[in-house]
Amino acid sequence: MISSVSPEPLPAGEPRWLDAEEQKAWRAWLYSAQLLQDRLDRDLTHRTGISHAYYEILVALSETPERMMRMSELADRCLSSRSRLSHAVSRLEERGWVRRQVCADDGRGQLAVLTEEGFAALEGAAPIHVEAVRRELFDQLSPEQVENMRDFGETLLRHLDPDRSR
Amino acid sequence: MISSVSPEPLPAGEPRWLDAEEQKAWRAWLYSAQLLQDRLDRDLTHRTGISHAYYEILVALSETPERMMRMSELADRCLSSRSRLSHAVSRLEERGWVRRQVCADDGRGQLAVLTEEGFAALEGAAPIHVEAVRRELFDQLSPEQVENMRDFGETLLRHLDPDRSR
DNA sequence: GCGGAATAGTTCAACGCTCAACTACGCTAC
DNA sequence: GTAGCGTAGTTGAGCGTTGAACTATTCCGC
Repeated sequence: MISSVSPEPLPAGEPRWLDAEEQKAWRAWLYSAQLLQDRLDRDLTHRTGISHAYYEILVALSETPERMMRMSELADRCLSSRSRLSHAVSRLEERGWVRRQVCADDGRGQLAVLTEEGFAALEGAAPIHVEAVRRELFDQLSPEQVENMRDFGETLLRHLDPDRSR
Repeated sequence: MISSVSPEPLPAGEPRWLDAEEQKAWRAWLYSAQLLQDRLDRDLTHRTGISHAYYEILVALSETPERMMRMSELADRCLSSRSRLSHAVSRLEERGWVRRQVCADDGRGQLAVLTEEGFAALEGAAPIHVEAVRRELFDQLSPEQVENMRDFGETLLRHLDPDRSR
C-alpha cells in the first residue's frame, strides 16, 4: 500500500514558513531528486525499452528464491498501489516476462512469476542501469556524501514507512 | 527542456556493480525520495485540489514581478517538458487561475499570466504545503542533516543541470 | 528582402496512473 | 452451514504525461 495521508486539521496560527536557507536546501534537493530520477528513467527506457517502474518489478521478483511473489507483497516492495501493480503486471505478461499463477494456500491470492524471458531481459538491462546510477550519482559524490545520502534516506524512511525499517 | 539523454555507447567490460553498502545507500535514498514526494503530492492534492506539479507552476508565476512568464522559461523552471506545460496551463486556464497572452516582443511566444483567482488559490494552498514539508521533512532532520541535504542537492544539480547552478 | 534553418508553442495518439467500484475468496461466530 | 465482514486482486473511466508531428514566427546569410 502506498503512503496514505490522514487529512488531520492543520495547526492554527501562522504557518511555520521556510526561511531563505531552508528554501534553498529544499529546492536544491527537490530539483536534483526529480532530475536524477527523470534522467535514470529516461536513460533506461530509451536504451532498453524498460521503464524504471517495470525494472523495479523485475528486480524484486528476481531476488526471491523462486522468482515469484504475491501481488500485494510485490506492490509494497515497489512502492506501488495494488491497482498500479496489477496493470503493470498485465503489461509485463503481454511481453512474456511475467506470468500470473494462483496461490496454492490462498485462493484469493495471485503469484507473479518471473519467466526465463523476463530474467533474460533483466540481465540485459541491469548493467546499463547500474552504469547510469554510477555515472549520474556515485561518480558525482564523495564517500562522505554517499554516507550522508544513506543517512538521509534511512532517517526519512523511519518516519515515512516505519514498517519497512525492520 | 527536460533532461536529455544521449545514448552513448556503454563502456565495454564488466559493469561497475554496486557493492552491498552502495546498494543500501541507493535504495534507502530512492525509497525515501519516492515516498516523500508521493506523500507531499497526495497531501496537497487531497487538501487543496492542487497537485504539486500545478502548485509549482503557480509558485513560479507568483515569484516574478509581473506574475507572468514565457511558456518555455516556465517549463524550464518547473522541470517540465513544453508539451506537459502546455497541457497543464490549459487546465489551469479552465480553472481561471492562469491566462495566456501573446508576447509583445516575439510573435511566436506566449506569456502565462497568473490571475487574481490563481494567486488567491496559491495563497490558500501555500500554508498547507509548507506545513507538510515541515512535518514530513524538516521536523525529521537535524540541522546537520539539512545541511547535508542541501549539499547533496547542489552537488548533483551541478552535474545534472549545470545551467541552473548559476 | 528572400530562402532556409532554428525557435516557440500546440496538438494528437498511445500509454501510465489514480480512485472507486467490483468480484471472489477466506475467516469468524452463531 | 451460512451471514457478515475483511482481504486479495482486477477493472474501467478519467486525467496526466510522453514523444512526435505540426503550425507559426523569427533569425541569419546572401
